[in-house]
Amino acid sequence: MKQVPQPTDSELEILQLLWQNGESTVRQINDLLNEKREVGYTTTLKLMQIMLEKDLVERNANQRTHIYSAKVTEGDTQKKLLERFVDATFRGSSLKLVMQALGNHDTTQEELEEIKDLIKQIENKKK
Amino acid sequence: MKQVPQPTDSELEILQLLWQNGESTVRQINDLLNEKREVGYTTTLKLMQIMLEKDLVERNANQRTHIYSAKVTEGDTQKKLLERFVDATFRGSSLKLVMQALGNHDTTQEELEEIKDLIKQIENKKK
DNA sequence: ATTATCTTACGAAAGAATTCGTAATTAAGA
DNA sequence: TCTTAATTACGAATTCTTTCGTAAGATAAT
Repeated sequence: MKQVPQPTDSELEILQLLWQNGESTVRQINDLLNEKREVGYTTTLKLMQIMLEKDLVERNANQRTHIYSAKVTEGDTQKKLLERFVDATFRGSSLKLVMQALGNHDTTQEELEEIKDLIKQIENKKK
Repeated sequence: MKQVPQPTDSELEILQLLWQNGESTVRQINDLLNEKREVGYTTTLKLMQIMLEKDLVERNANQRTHIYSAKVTEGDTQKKLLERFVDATFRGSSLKLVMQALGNHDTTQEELEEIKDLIKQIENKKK
């Protein structure tokens, strides 16, 4: 069971689109990317081929036009990336990260409620 | 007022050491880095020279052995890096990030209290 | 059928980040 | 003084990521 390498920035961008839209062709992904910035078609193609080798995506190659889908889940990927980020940026302190995240942007009351609920859940599990 | 570029991974590693230990020589930083992995002295030196050009650090060059210190604060840097990370990994949702961070690792009761306090503060400000 | 368009595969260029080798200078030690 | 060790400066090699050009094959259009 070989563990999956973490995606690079460009790869993550493509994964996001696959997570949001489900299985897609290179053309579809490339079109979506081009809504934000100009990206050549073969650039996107190449990236997705690399992601295939890395096992980040899989594809159905029955048709001439291959259909790609994410092979890693959004949650797993976020979890791993978050871990690395906390280590590098907050020296491993998730607390600092959370405080910084809550402090910075304006959190809505609904969001605060969600967080309070989660905290309650965690506290209950402790007992 | 030129805005400071974000540090790369290696640069961030050095900044962390400067934030923790205060002003330091290249030798001191390099020794600390080598506690974790092997890094050549000139590699560290070069990085710190690049960071000087980027205005991430400053140095006192009165003595032959220069003394470096961080020119950017830990909080500012964390804030900016966090913003980019949330955008790329959580599509801009700080809430998802916080939930993931709280859910993943085992948060202590003290930490939960701190977070609850912060939430109360935010809620009070809203009124 | 012939031409034009689309898709894949793939190597390689371009760019960015990291690592290192070497030379020059200064300080320290014998 | 003479040699050894430490430090800086700097270019270049290396490695990783991203971008692109080209060729070949498949499909679609005329």
